Amino acid sequence: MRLYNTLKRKKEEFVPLNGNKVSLYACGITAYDLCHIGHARSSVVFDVLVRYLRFKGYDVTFVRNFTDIDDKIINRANETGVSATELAEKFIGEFYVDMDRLNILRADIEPKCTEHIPEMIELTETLIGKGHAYSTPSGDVYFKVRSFDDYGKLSGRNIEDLQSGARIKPGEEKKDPLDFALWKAAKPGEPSWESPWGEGRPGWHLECSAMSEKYLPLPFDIHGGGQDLSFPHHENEIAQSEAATGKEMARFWVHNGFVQINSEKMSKSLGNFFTIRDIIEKFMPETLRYFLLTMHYRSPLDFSFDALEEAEKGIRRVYAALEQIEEALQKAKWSKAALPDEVLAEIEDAEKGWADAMEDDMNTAAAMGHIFTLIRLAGRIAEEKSWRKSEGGRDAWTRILENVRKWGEVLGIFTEKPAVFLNNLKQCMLERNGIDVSKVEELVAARQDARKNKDFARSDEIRDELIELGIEVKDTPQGAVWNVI
RNA sequence: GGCGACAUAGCCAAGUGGUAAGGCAGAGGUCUGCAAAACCUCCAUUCUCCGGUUCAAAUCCGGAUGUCGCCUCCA
Repeated sequence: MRLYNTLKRKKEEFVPLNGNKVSLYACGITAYDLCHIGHARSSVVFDVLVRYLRFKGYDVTFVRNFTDIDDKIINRANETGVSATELAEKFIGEFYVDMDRLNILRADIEPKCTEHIPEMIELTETLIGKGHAYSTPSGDVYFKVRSFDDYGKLSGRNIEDLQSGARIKPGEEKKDPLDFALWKAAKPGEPSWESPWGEGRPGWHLECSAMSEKYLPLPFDIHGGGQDLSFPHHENEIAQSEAATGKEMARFWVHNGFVQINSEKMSKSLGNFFTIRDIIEKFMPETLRYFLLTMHYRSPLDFSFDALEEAEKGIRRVYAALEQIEEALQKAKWSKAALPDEVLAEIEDAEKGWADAMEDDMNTAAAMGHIFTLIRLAGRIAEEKSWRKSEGGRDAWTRILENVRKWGEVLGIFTEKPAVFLNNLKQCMLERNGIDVSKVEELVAARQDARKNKDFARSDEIRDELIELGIEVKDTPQGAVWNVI
């Protein structure tokens, strides 16, 4: 497959370094608060990448860390009167709750920063030994950016450009404004660990270098994360790992685009962010996942509840079609007839289109289009009397169903039983719109009575009332069926 | 100030040299007591603008405008 490599600024053919094995590291969360939609996007993107690589037959080792010690955690812990450890554990727990609901697979290895302090100290010592880092009188250790010639290769910056923006904050003992902390001396009351430089804790960038190196031999195949991590976080990781080992850190750097609100980055300072909880309170988690996959992973994605409602209609249509196909396939007798070649050719085109889209930098948006092609085709077979009764129709439906299931497995959507999903969706929409079910059922029953008596004026009147409530009724051979609009 | 990304129909969105996927909304039709759902048909001679390269450009190059991001913690 072709993957966009930030390091090279272009798509490159992805071939793992070691045969069938793929090693992938993605930066995880800093556990100090609930996850927001941005975390959801990043998690979904790398979850689909892992699923797709496995689908292709690769043996993937996926490592995703937890940052469980950090300024933000300490601050939040102090505010709320719990220990940093307790706080981090709480939000790691909440992270799993959200990820499970979004159908995100667990990573193979999920290292925590606080469990890898010795490795971090060792890495820091190596860097000092090689002249890439230095300690200060107060017990901080800084990485000497100018000692690493490749600094800036990921983010496309050069030392001179960076220098203009860099400042030494009061109290810092950096020798150069560009230098960044590997180890921070403990301030009073902070959690800390013993080190050759006194009590302290690791800097954020150091964690990922130490943990990735421990679990994945360098260079590993793919390093992922949000776009905003590319500088300085990933740049610093590269500097640390490559300066210490002399090896390349990762061959492919993959970055997902941001979630935006009204075309602006979602952030706490702008007060425009939504947590995953905010969303799944009102929408199915799978709707959110579907929505996130309707756009290419590198594009900025504008979130709104209107857009989510639109996505909800799309996913409902797919599940409704799956349900109909499953029902249609219950039939026992099929006539011996084949479908026209062009219908089969359309299925083949969709299959090929799906594969091409995923191969091309994991283009889930394009891939989704081919799912809809199959959905439409399934409906067409149902419309044509001679097709829907034939073995050709049966086989085409089966093939469509299998494809959607298989592709859905990779995307992490469309894997529920259609009836279950549709029913849950209905409940979710009823609740969100505050619809009184007993009132609806009363009206539907009254309408049925009116229809039985051929009082169509009354029946249509009731239907208008239902529409007013946000309910549509359809009359089927099995009776009236209602749904939320 | 430095670096970078993006600009495609009413909306969302694929598409990196060969003549504009898909979704949502909308219009007409089949079906229906009428509807709904489903399906069929239609819905961008054109891709922000101006130049250039080419037999050929939404796609490449230059410029303009606009939007956003990174340069401080951030998925």
